[in-house]
Amino acid sequence: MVWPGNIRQLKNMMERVLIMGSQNALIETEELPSNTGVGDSKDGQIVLSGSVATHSLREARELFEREYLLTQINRFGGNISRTASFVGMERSALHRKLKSLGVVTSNRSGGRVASLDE
Amino acid sequence: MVWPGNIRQLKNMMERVLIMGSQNALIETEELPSNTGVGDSKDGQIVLSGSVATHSLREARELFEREYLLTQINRFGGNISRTASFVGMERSALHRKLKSLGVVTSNRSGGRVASLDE
DNA sequence: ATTTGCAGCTATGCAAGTGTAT
DNA sequence: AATACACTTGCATAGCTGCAA
Repeated sequence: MVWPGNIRQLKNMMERVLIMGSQNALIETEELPSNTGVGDSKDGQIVLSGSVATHSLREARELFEREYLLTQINRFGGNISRTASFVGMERSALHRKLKSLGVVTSNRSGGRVASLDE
Repeated sequence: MVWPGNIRQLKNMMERVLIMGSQNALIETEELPSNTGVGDSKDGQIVLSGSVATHSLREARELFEREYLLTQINRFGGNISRTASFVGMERSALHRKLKSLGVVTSNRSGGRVASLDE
């Protein structure tokens, strides 16, 4: 098996599994992350699988925010201004957040897609 | 009106409605399940429907964090200390967050969560 | 659309304390 | 008494956001 994430994530994950272990005394395969834990969003619905089981609050929250914002940006055809006002934050703040979340907005004049960066 | 989900969802919903009621002193129809967008969590999976379509980032994030934390707390049998170390934050910080999110932990003696049940 | 500096608010870690149950 | 948690609070600092440019 090849670890899909970076070192920091591996470290965090291991620590959490160990904590679990202290309670279950046995670490099973199911407790290991099978994927990033990011589900797809369809029909205004967001699904985060695995994230609950293997991610810290901060990580899970970031996964959620990515999904949420990507969904909204797509909903507004890549228009950041409209997206910002809809999600209730300043354009500049949204820009900074997208940047910190690693969301790339391939928008230009008629552009309308936003995707994950990795 | 017919409840569209399962029993657990209903329970979670009611709990949240009550929590909100304690702060708003008035429970309105809009605060009812049909549009809270809170899904249930099973098999380490969280589903937030509607939240994407009708809530601001902050609101959606809070809904997510509630689900996430309730799930984790239940996973650890209501033990806040273990939950805190697992989700990667200080016990005190977790307490404050739970309070701000309106999550009630009717715990006493050994501890067993009061929100969800398996 | 995107970035940045700045001020104010929020969240969190750390430490210390209180209360309860085993 | 001793241990283990739950819960709270003061404080300093790190992070996030609005506003203006």
